[in-house]
Amino acid sequence: MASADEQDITIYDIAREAGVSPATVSRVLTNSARVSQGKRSAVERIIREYNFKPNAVARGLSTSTRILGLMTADIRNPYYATLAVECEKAANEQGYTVLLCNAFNDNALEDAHLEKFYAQRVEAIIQIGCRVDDLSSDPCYAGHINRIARTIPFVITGKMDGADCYSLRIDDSAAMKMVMDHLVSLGHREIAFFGGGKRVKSTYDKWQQYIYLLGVHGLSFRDEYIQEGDYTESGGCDCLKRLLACPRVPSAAIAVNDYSAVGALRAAHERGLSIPQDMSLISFDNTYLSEVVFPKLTTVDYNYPEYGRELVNMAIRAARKEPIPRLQFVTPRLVIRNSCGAPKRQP
Amino acid sequence: MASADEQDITIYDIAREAGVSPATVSRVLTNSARVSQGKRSAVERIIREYNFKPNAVARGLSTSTRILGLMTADIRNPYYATLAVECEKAANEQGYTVLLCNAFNDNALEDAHLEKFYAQRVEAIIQIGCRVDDLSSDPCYAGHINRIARTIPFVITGKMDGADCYSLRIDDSAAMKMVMDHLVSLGHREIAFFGGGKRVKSTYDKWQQYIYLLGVHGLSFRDEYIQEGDYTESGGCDCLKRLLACPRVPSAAIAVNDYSAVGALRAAHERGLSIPQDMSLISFDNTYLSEVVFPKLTTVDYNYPEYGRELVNMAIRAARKEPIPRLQFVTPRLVIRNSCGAPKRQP
DNA sequence: ATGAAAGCGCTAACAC
DNA sequence: GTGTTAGCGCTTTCAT
Repeated sequence: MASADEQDITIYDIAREAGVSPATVSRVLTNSARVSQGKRSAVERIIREYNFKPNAVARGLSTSTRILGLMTADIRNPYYATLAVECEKAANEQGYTVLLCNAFNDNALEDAHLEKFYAQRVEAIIQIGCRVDDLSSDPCYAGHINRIARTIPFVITGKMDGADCYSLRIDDSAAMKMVMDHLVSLGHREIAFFGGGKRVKSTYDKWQQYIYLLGVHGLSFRDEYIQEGDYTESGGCDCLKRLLACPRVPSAAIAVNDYSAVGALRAAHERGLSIPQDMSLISFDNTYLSEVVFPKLTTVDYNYPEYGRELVNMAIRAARKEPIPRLQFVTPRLVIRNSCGAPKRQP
Repeated sequence: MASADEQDITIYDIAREAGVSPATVSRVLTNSARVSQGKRSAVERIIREYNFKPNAVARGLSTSTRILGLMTADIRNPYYATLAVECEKAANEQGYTVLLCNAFNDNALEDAHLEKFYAQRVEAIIQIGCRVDDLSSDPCYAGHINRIARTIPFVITGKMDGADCYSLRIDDSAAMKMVMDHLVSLGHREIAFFGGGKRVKSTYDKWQQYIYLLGVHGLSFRDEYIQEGDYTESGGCDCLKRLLACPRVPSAAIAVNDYSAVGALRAAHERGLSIPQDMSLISFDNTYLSEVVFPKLTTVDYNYPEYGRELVNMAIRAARKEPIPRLQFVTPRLVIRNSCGAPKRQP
């Protein structure tokens, strides 16, 4: 009886069944032109009866695919996962589908994915992390991007000198200022910054601001208070250990991301140090990790839903060739939890 | 000079430039038929010169899309992220692209994604988690799957009664046996199991096996040693607290997943309990969480690379209509870290 | 071995 | 308003 959606029904079948032309079916499908009420409802009835779904591939061939390419460094990293999910939701809301790929820090793979995006005729490419986050842009890569960007708009979360793309990024200086202000207001004067590398633009910006604010608050800069890491848990663990070996151990430490902070927590635990009693710890990103550890981390949040939505908006609008600003910022905000306190009275 | 890949070059352009017919270009592209060495290299030269990439959408219309639909419950969950990443890698190796969607426990959304997969003409659908993991299959949903599965093969990690799909799942009973054997060999006789719900098939299977093994080892079953949870960190935290309130506190606890175990760790910490000195803790999944917490968790691993690869293999082979077994299992293995020890001598 | 031509399912001019 | 028709870019018979 009734609905027996056989193998691949097309608009031709629907048209015949409804006694109209394929064009009319297409019109009701896309709502692109006025169709008489009678024919419209006839078509709609048949469509429902057969549970017909238009072939997106065919539609993609004749017009646009409504697919967005999304490339992250590694979706297993909660930061990327959180943002990617928000992008997916926002895209879905606007009738777009997201094609997700991971670069895994592999340039060749990143290139291959880009080509695939192009082959699939995605309407825009959103890149979160990956090479676009490097401080010094690879000119060769910029060229590559440009070649593709001529056809497909690029929106990135980092920067890429010489590449023709849109950028929506975190205001890292503002984020660092929030963190420093918080720590200083708590009474800290020995503040360390660890876990990242200065070749990464967002880290570089934080580092610059850190140095600057040290001066503003009249705190002295100590070389050993900056410990570079690789953004991983174990990297953060090592950093804190090195910090603990300083002649004058800092009273507060700023982790470049939650991962590093979690590692620092482990180091503290191993050394019998209590956080925040013996040392304050603060970090960036506010991934779910910061709520899962003990103590819960005070950290900077980026409003992921809004961040993702705006990324997708820019992508879609760029795809439609609407004019949009080349560079925009997302404003961070501080989430205060339990990893910071007043410094211990120095002995 | 040279390569100036203008707007959308097609095989016609390549053909003209190489002095052959479009069909010949297609032949070298797909390697589908013999082409004389001379023409082949001419075509290849022009392709390289223009940096030509065939339009995957057009190819998808005329033949197959080489796209796999992958639906997970929530990619932010490290378990799904890990498995999804392995699927992506495996698919890429075989020249397939993965379209990823998240169901977020929203049935309507899950249905919408399925329709989208169908509209995009994915060649097969891999479903990890979602409704296919429920113990009692929603017959209505099974019908829905069947309607789609008539055209597109389904491979799932759970079970779906009455639905025509392939299943590759974890041998949960074997996994639980490893865990119980380990704990018993350490000397534990008061063993709890917490964090999950019995409506979820994989948890139900574990629970059954738990009860069974209690008998095998001559341990008595206690109702209060089973604490249901929701697979989250805070759920696990609550479970352990309830366990600690038992008249006879268990000497070991089995968490249904890493999240729950991490929550239990927090509860233990809050209550001043040391793991594994005061209680042993063991879990399932071996996500990166188990290495990031303190102490690192002893947990069951599923060999994700192999799991993902096999899922993709099944999907692709099913799409090609090759005969494959309806149901297969992945074999778990125990990863011993630092969260288990011998029970404390009872006072 | 190679070219001509039909077709995949849809959209969008273009007529009427 | 609505139908006819010509693509979109590729693959694949079918001839030759």
